[in-house]
Amino acid sequence: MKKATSVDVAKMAGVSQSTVSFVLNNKADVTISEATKTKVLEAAKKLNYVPNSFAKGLKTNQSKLIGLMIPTVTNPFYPMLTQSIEEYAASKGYNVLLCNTYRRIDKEKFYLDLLLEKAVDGIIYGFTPNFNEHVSNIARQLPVVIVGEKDENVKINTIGLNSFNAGELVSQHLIDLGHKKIAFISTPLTKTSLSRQKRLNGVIYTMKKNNLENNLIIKAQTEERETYDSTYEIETGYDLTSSLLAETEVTAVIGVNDMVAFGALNAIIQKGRKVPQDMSVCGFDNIYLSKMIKPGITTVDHFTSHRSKLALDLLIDRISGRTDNIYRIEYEPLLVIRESTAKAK
Amino acid sequence: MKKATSVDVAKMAGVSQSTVSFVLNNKADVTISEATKTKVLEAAKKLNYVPNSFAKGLKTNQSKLIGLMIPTVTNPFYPMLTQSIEEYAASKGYNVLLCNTYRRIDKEKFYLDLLLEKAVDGIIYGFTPNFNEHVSNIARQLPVVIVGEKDENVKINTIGLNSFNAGELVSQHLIDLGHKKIAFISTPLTKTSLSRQKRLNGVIYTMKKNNLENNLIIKAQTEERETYDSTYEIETGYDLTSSLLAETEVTAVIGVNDMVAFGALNAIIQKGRKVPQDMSVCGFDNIYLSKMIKPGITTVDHFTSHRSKLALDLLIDRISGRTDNIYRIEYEPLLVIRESTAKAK
DNA sequence: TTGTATGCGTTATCAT
DNA sequence: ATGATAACGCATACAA
Repeated sequence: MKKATSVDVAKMAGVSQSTVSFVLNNKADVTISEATKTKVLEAAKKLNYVPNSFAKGLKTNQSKLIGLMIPTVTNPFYPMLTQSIEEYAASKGYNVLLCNTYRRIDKEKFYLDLLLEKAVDGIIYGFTPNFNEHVSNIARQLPVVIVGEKDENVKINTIGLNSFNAGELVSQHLIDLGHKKIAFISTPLTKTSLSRQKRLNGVIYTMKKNNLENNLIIKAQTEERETYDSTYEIETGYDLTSSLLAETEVTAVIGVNDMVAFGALNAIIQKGRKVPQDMSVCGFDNIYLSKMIKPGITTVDHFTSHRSKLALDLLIDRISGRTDNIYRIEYEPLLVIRESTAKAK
Repeated sequence: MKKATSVDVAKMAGVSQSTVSFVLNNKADVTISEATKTKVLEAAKKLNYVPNSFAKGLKTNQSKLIGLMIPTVTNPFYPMLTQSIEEYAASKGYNVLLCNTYRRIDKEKFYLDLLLEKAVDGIIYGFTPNFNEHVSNIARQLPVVIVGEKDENVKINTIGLNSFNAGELVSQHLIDLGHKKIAFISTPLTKTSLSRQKRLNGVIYTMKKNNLENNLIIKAQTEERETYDSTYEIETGYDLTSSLLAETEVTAVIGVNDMVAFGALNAIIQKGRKVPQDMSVCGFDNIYLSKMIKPGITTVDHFTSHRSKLALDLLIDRISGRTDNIYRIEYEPLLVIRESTAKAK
């Protein structure tokens, strides 16, 4: 049983092929009698007719496909984002092509080209692009929206995440609790991750503001790992915190994200200290883990799912030509206080 | 700057459009002089030529797109699977359309139809299909491969996961450690999740074999949740274990997967008992959490990433018509012993 | 070794 | 209210 075409439907319904097209697309400017409409619809159903997307695309230049670029879906922050975008996209007839770039510029280029070949209608970035040149070029021919930290240099729609403020929130919270000696633990702070840098900048700024600039210890991994699994960030948090504890005394640890904070928490408990009694820990992102482990980790929420949907709305508006504006939207981050932070002793 | 077509390339290179096609597709049966090859390639590069996938598909009937059906990417088991498939697919020029079905049959149908519209070349299921009728129909016109529990009734390629054996492994391990009174904690055991049932069946079989059939307590959620986030399974484990502890004495708890086991672990510790000294806990799947939390959870590994790649190989073989066989491959599960299980006291 | 011509299955314009 | 017809951009059989 081969796939039926609109010609087959036309034959069965005893009408012309163009009539079939009119009926199936509900063309407003063409009027079709109810009788033929029913005939066509019935024939289409009987034949299990599915329009050929290639032929359709050739005429309309729309694929109803969007590309989603993320570092890796194994990092629990991205499934939240991925799922909200995918689900919302599906409700609008779009499918999502998932691309795990590992934050590697060569992979990023590879995927951008692959998406171009597949004629996606638009691209959503779940993080700040690393290959600015290429992305900017592509953004000129194709709608692109970024869900993440804004980079002033890139003229692309951004649904922002104010990481600097987030850094401020967390560190001020600790300072308010009486903490003076604080460590910031992070995966690599290279330029490939803007939000990590900005979180740290927010922390540094706040420490300075409170005259504690000499009491901040920064420990960061130096190299991005080549292959990802979910353990990389936890291990980073664990390892760096372990060596930190061997060297210095601090009363609070800030992980660059919840995964790193989770690793830090493990390291602290491993050394026989109690959280939050002996030491406070906090992270960023408000992933499910920060809520579900004991003690729950104080963190910052970014309204990821809201921002993701907003990004898709914006993307579709641009795809359908309803807007040309390049603008930025920024949500204010929200501090979520849990059991892992308490008064410094 | 509009997108260049092969005609544009032909003009610039001073050759015919078909020559361009021959060169760009490296047709083996056609011989082209080096000189024209270079001319064409240069023109293509200069014009930033990207073949129109619609026109190409219209001729070749291939989209280089594959659909991936999973329950939800927010459950940490699926990102592992998703990433290995996506990465491997990309290396072969395929993009993956991600579909989160939430194990709901209406969503499953919706996505299957959407994938058909998008003319995917094949579909990979990351779980046992629920809508057997529809899937079986589609499998007749389109390659479909399942990575998951085999269902004897469905004639579809399956890269198996022997959940019965996995259930045996875990329960025999506990029995070997001297545990007699054991609880099995699970999300819903409805027919929409074959692997859950089979895991339990393996456990029941083993208990019987050891004359402990009356010492097994089964506690399962009754309703699948409508909307998913990662907390559902953890909460299920936590809640069911809490009420279990209030009712009966057991020395070991088996979670239907690592997430449920994690919740169970939290509940046990919450009650002031120690794992594994007072009680043993184990799960299934070997997700990163089972390794990273303290104590590490004894679990069963299913070689997900291997099986995923195998599934894609098989799918591509079928897409390219290299094989028509419907067969099953089954990996034996592997028990991974960690700190959460110990001798019964 | 290369060019010409055709058709894939739609959408949409123009007739009728 | 409907039908005939012309693209869309490519792959490929056939000619030269």
